[in-house]
Amino acid sequence: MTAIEAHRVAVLLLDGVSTFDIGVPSQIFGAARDRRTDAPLYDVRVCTADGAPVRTAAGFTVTPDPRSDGALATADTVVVTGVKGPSAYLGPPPSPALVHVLRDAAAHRRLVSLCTGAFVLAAAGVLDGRPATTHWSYADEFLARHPAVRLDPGVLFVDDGSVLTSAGVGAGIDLCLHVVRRDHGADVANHAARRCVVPPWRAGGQRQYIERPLPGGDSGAVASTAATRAWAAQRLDRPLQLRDLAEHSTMSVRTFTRRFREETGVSPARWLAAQRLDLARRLLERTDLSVDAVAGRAGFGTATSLRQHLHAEVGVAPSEYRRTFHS
DNA sequence: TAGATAACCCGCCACC
DNA sequence: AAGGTGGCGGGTTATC
Repeated sequence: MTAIEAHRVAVLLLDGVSTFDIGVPSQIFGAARDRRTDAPLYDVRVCTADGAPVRTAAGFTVTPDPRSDGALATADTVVVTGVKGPSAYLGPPPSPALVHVLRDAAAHRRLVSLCTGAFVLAAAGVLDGRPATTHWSYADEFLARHPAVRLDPGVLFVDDGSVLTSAGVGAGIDLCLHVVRRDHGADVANHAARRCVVPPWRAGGQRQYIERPLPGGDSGAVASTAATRAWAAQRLDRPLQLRDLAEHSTMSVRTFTRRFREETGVSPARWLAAQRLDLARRLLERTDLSVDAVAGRAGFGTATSLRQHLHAEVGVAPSEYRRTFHS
């Protein structure tokens, strides 16, 4: 076995590309290094569909990497960046050649989209029947145009195996870190995050959820589990069962579970675990409480349980987490 | 580390 | 007729 071959990443820029998205894959994948040798683990090439320069959303022009010839067709991972403005999702559909490349990547390699890049994937038909996400403010339009896609606008990113999509801007960082983590483990991903001065803790987990950011006004219904969430957040140190939460909201367990999921995008237990982990992290960062005490305050039954959750999320033990982030 | 036990999750469906 | 509700079953996941 000779030198480790770097995983090849082709970043596709389309006309009107969001300037933020241009840098994200290069930064994150570029920061992923072998822990022993510091050798780069990814070989990132910035491409355009036809090799010609493209104009960015900000108006300046970007020339693709001269080494990018053929990279789209051969890269292990193809990243489709977001496009600002209507060109990608209202303009002409992707060329047959591009459709072929995207389908091939989805089927035999790996296909990643950032932000509105999901529109391009959908137009190429690779998202039909798959779970996916995109920038939340385009969710309605996306669903109207691509009803066969199982769009979930309430998540930061969706990992569907060989096809991965992310929500707006910052979520692209999370997705790239997630990919690094999947390929090389939490340790490498954490170091890449640190190198980029990005919080590594959003890099963990299989799927990342956020409070559903859909604009208000839909049917005027107030989130009916919000009060219970606020109530629960004040008593994380105590045991809280689904039954208790449902009781507080004066709903049956079944209805509460259903509404909670609709409103937050996560199940109650997952939400609760995330809240507890947040609290535990703050306590590790800001206090000198023992790990046992932190576990107790955050409502984890045992320190072992806290260790498991923290490890799943960030990839490190409580003591190491504290060593890194205690101020 | 492993396994018993408990809790959760969600499709299904009858019932307002 | 249509839509919300909530009990149930049992596969999945968490806990100790």
